[in-house]
Amino acid sequence: MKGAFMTNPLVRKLGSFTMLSDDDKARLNGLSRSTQRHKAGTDLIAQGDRPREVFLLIEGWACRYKVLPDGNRQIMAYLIPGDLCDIHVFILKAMDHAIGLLSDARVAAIPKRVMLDTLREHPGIAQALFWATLVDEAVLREWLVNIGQRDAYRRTAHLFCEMRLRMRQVGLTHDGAFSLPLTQEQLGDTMGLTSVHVNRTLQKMRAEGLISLQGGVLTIHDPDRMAAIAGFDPNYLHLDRREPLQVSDPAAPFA
Amino acid sequence: MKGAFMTNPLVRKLGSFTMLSDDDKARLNGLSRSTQRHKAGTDLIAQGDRPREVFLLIEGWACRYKVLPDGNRQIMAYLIPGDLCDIHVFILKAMDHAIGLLSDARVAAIPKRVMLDTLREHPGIAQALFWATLVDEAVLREWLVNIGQRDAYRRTAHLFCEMRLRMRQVGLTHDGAFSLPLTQEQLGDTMGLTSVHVNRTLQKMRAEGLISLQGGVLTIHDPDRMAAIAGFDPNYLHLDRREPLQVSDPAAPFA
DNA sequence: CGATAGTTTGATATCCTTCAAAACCTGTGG
DNA sequence: CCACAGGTTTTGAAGGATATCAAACTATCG
Repeated sequence: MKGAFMTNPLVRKLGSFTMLSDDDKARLNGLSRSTQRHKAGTDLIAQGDRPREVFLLIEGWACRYKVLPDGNRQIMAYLIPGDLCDIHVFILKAMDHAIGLLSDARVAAIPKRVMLDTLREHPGIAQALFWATLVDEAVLREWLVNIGQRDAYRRTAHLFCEMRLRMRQVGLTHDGAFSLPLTQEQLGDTMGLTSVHVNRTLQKMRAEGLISLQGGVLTIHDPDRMAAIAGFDPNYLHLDRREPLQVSDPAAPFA
Repeated sequence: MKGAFMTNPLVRKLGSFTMLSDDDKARLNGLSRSTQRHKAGTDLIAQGDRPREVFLLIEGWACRYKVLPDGNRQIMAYLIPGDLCDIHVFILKAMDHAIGLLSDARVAAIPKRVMLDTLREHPGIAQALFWATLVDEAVLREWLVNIGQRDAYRRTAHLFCEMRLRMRQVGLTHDGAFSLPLTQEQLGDTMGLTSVHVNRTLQKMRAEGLISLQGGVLTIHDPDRMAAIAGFDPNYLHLDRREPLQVSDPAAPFA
């Protein structure tokens, strides 16, 4: 039973942040009971929307993105299984960006009310989810560093290092390989590069025996060397498991 | 009395997000009672720290930044008067970045306990602060778009547009001019550019009569033209004032 | 008034983009 | 099972934006 819970990527992810009770885990599992399938390329949430529910990614990849007037696109975050789209979206008037699917995906839509009840009744979950949003922010900051300071080669290396750890956190790596269902164009939109340049960068990595990338599966042959190239310090992912926090008001994520 | 409160940048800022009661305002004012002065160039919080207090900027500019192994620096956010450094810092084990002063500054240090009490006793403040952190995140996303997709000229224009509105929000603009106490080097570290290239970009803007920038004071002569150049859409700053939200559990910022 | 930090300038190198076409997949319908 | 269509990857040649390096110039401040 406990083992079954661990197949749920959300349980897996939050469990790596904090100690979840069996009760918490059962509830999280309940949240992902009814799921919908969506096709790659569709939007889960469009810019300007005021969503009435939170989406939990079960299978597949999604992204936050923005399209500029000139048609340029910037991807600002990847969402992978176990990631929740915008717990806090209830507060702001309208989405200032869109969330789109990078691959076919399976998604659970969690109504606002259910989400709020869960947070109230399960302080452990609230705690873990708040932790998760802080990590999302840290990741965003690191992406800024990545685009701002690293050249294409190290930039790509850094992204790959990050995604390997994030996929591993939810149990989706197999012998150092994991699914990376992205076109070179999408990689370019992520890193502020042209698809042409992404292509040449990937080729260089392949030529150096660093990676294999085919059919949407990435293998990093020597993660240590890759990390050295990227100057990758996993610190910002805050993956270190912590003991449960004793909080005066557990419902208050500011605590 | 009410007028006096409005000289406090924090009151001003939060008041532009939500309706604050006089009681809320008094409390916010109380938070900034005792202040310390710090010199430009010093760190308020170093990477790896686990701060025991929250800092409120009263006067001057600060920034979040990271230094890479090769010595490159990336500035990830500016903090201006009325901004709080890391309400949520209590949760994570250690800071994954530093907060440093870009100018001489006056700062109020708010102990963790005081902060938590304030949030509990003043739901309106908790609400507004949560809103503010969401806006900080939106700003961060927009910086990513800026660095990822715009060339140096538009990138600079966009940053200037943003800072004008943020400074205006806390009442620190005078006839379209505002303090911008940054060296060209620091601007470069912000936008992923060389100080040399920042210099040439600024010169171009000056030559075109777009700006004056001297002695740390920036004047944008034609904000509309500047916005057009940048493709600036202020939406992400979520500056539209909202009516107070009725929340079931006001202490829960997820609501 | 000298010291120090910041700005400006010029010349050159590099990374990355642009454009355009060819090669390669992958799935679909005949 | 083949052929074709559309998207994706790959390749080449050339141009542009930005970096690098080094030096001169200019504020500012004790």
